[in-house]
Amino acid sequence: MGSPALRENSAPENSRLEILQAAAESFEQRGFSATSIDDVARMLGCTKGRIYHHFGSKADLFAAVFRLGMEMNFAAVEPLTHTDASATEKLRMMAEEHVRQMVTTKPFQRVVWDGVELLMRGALTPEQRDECLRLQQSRKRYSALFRAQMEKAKADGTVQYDDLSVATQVLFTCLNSPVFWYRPRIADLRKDQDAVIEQVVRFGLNGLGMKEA
Amino acid sequence: MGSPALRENSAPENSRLEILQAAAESFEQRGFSATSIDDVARMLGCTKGRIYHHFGSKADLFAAVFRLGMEMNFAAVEPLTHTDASATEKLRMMAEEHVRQMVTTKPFQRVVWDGVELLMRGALTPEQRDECLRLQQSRKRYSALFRAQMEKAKADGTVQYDDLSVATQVLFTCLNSPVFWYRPRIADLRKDQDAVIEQVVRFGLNGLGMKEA
DNA sequence: TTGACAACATACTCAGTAGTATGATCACAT
DNA sequence: ATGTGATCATACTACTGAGTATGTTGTCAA
Repeated sequence: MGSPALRENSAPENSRLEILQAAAESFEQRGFSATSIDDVARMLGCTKGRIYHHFGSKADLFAAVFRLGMEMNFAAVEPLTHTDASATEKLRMMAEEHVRQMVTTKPFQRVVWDGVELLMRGALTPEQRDECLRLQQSRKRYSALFRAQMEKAKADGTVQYDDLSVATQVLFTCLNSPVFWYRPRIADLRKDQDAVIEQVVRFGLNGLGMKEA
Repeated sequence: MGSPALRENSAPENSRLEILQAAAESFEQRGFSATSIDDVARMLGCTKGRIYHHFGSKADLFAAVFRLGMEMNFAAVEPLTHTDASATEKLRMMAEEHVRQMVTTKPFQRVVWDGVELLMRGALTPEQRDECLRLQQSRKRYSALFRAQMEKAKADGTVQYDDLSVATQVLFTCLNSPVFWYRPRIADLRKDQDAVIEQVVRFGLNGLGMKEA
């Protein structure tokens, strides 16, 4: 009773999340190297001390934002792969949820896009290097979720593509594109998001040669 | 005679181009802020003196790379708009040439992608600001070339999309995608490029709802 | 009460980098 | 031959920004 597990999401964890949020927005706006730790601190109205208390380095902070972004993607998409819909329907639902993530958690998803290549170049400690490899792996696992349904759908004859690797790259670039150009309208937020999501998904699935629903 | 105009592309201009080439590759690999002028100089086997002799600042160098990239795009695509093909056919040809630019001049096109937003944030002199606005304008003029054919093709009923702005953004993101993931194979270079170009173009046009040729 | 530790703020160090000032070399015109 | 300007290299300055060392405050357990 009164064990530490009961207040798992209290002040310290909230402080971490607040930092991650601010860091995501900073990285989104200025990119990794153009963002200074002081920038993030200023956005929070605090000093570097707070950030370096929770994160070991700038690269660690970036990696944490990346990891959280990927976790949100998995949480939204992975359950859909366990339903008993057709591969085509799964692909459509997965694409829709993926794009929804792009517009609802855009700062984090932009960091995921900028991604690991950025972290890989430059001097890294062995532990940081291992962490980067794990993050790369998680992204590969994520895209593999889509790849699997794409192959099944192709076998079913509902989509056509030549090279699977190229098709995956183009499809993801297409579905991810809102992280670059989407700006939420003040009014009609949900309706605006849904409209964008539907157009992007349609474009992507049409790109794969899928017939309209 | 022997006027200066006769030797327009002699040593000094070649030196400039050599710098632009190296700068493009550096910016492509590490991004704008992570690239130092010394990096570019090192790649050329020279020192900063040479670079600052030809370009006033790091931002000027970046802008020059951007400008050259856009010029190559216009040179490849703009002539096609003057042919007397159908809007659909024009769109196909323009997309093909555009993607060809992405794979053949990738470093420059990556800089064009990173683009002007990057330059706009941060302190700029009034002249630099004007130059940035001009570059933004040139990119808008370029996308307008495609937009025009998209509208005609929609009127012809050969493509379908809801919002023109969204469709343009997604289409361009799709056609530009090779700047992120394309890596030339050593052997069969031309054949490899053509295959990628064809798949990307097909994806993009299918995304617009265009029927297969 | 007190000691211990979490959660920061403050005040530094130090390496890297944009930009400059100046010197060296060479071509070329007069 | 000589001055002149273009084309660089060398040697600086000034500043930003990552990371650290240390001080301060609150909290909580014994």
